[in-house]
Amino acid sequence: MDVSHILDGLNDAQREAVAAPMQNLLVLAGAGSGKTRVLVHRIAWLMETENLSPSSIMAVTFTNKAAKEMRGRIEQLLDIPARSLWFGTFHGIAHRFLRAHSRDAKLPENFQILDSDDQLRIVKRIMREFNVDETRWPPKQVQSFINSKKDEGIRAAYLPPTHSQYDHTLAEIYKQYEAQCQQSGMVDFGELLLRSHELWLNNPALLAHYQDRFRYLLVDEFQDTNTIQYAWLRVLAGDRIPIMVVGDDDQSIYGWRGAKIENIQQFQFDFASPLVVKLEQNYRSTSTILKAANTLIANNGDRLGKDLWTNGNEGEPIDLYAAFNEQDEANYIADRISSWVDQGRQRSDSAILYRSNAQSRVLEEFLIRQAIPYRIYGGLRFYDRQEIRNAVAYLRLVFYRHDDAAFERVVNVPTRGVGNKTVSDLRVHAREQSISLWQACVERLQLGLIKGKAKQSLTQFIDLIDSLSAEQDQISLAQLTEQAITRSGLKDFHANEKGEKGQARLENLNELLTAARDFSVDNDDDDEELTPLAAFIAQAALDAGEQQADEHQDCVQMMTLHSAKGLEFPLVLMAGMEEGLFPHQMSMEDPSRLSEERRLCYVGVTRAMEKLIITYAESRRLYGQEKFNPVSRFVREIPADLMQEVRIKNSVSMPVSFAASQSSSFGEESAEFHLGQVVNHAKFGEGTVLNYEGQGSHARIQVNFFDHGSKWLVLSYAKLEAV
DNA sequence: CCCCTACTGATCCAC
DNA sequence: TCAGTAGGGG
Repeated sequence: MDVSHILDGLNDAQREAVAAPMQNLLVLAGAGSGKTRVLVHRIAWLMETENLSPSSIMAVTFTNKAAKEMRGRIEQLLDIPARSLWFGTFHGIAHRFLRAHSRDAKLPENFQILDSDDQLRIVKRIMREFNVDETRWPPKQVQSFINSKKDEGIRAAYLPPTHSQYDHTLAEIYKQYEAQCQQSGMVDFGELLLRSHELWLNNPALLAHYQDRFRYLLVDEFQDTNTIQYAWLRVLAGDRIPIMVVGDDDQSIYGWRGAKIENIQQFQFDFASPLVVKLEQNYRSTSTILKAANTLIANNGDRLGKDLWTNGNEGEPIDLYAAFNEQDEANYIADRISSWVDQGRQRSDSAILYRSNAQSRVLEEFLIRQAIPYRIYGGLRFYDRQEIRNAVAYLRLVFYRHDDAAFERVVNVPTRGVGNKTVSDLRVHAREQSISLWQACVERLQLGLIKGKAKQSLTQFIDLIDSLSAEQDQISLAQLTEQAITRSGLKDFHANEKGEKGQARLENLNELLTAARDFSVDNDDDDEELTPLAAFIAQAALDAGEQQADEHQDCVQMMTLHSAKGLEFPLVLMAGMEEGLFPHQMSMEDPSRLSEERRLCYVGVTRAMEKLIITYAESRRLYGQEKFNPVSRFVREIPADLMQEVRIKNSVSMPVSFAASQSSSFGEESAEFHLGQVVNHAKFGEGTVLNYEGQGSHARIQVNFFDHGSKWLVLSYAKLEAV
């Protein structure tokens, strides 16, 4: 068979990785170096030269989107359906294993996946049950304690002994939480991984079966793996399945959710004699942008080391704009996008990147003012919206009525007169009898322990679920969903909600119907047969859902730096480049967290293909307070000769005091200084003039020093020099 | 049960 | 500053 087409158009490094023998392989793939391409071609290569069947290849990603994209590209390249490839997220694949071996994993056949909202409810309930002080142990913190322990692979029983009452309480809640989840057959995200990890460890025969079955493993974004994911891969691969991991230590930005950058360094020691290939040729950015990125990231120690290069041209210098405040910054950004469009470019080819979501408000305001359409990425996942979760909870009950989390969620949504008292009675009853809330409810109704409105409502509720589940086999998934949201009253509930909110929620429910209609179970060959309903419910838990529909309009893209990872744009504007904001206040002290901030900046810079614009505000209103933060150290780490400072102050958004004083310069005798000017101070170094007040010998001047922040100085003593 | 008010707290977020 | 929420009063 002719396989040359698989190697065509690849550079030497890419080709080395794609055509490597069946062995462990670490591919260090710089930004824009064709990483996905290598993964996809590698799979094609193995299938065609090593005769690997699709079902003997497993490829693991972090997001469903990435998995979907890879699958699509494989199909395109090989021109065959790639159904039987095991492509998916860590969680999705773990879920699949657990489903297939639920008994060995000590789970009920119908075990349910808890999303983080369900999880928080359970934690709260346990804490109330045990009278834990919610101010000392905030439920959210308890939840993240549990999650981080699971991510580290530590069960409650294996927590180190402690004398601290605080830690002890955490451990107790964790223990209770584990017990209750087990009792009601519920599994959270971390548990999916932990449980399937244990499944293999406890069942060597089963593990051996899969080690025979899979001939090659591939992992994308390896720098984002956490402890349990790494352990999971190690156990699965053992010394029998060769594995290829692709990642970039310089783009590791998820340490705060458990990712261990060390994993990529550790790989070479834990997996036998891997071949290491570096992809350093960049096909995305101008050499100016790459040089900036390389110099910036060189400030981090302990890298595996990589230098991006390109055959492309130098391109334009990076623009740096020092705005007076965040309004001026937003206005400038809107201006730049306007002129980009005036040059005949697409708005959708431009992106505004920022460190924190709170920054988007002002930016939006000024984009609206200039009538520039925009689209904000990120925010709430589709399946995380209240109304969607409620609808899915009904489906969950139809599928499996003993799903306590779903039961609790919607017994009284929309409100039907089932109060707190009734529900807590149900809980006690269920607990005492070790039965589900559903059973408890049925029993109490039969025993006549529920009276009045509650009785009527609960009877109707039970009947509704019963009749829906009786119908489920005769009608389509979409019809079932439709029935569930109308007959439960959810639809009317939101229709009657006042304001735009209800409207938006109705639209989302309709969107869910569309999703149900389009949903097809792409069941793979030997997978146990999941009903469409079960598969749909699993998807709702494990998939973020598609972003909003209005993708077609030509919009400026706005997102956080984190969500920009993996994307590219001809024009990139990085806003809010100030100390305290970026690097963020909470990450400035700890060197390892600061390094992560720098990597985040590196990610931002390397998103730009043609033009990069960096802005910062000398004064910024944050949490109701005026902050004067110096320009970000990251900006100063970019070689000055790659940047040009833009110093046209447009007065549109300037506060009155600035605008009024801007025309008249001020100073001792001669008109030496003006707002925005860079000055030098013997002790504090360079800074920009922010403001001034008073006259003659009393005149004071406010300067925002690059290294010392903003200070008020008496002009006659300060001995400032213009720079 | 619902609405209003007072209070809190605040990077980044996939599964 | 402001959004989201807990708790009280109607």
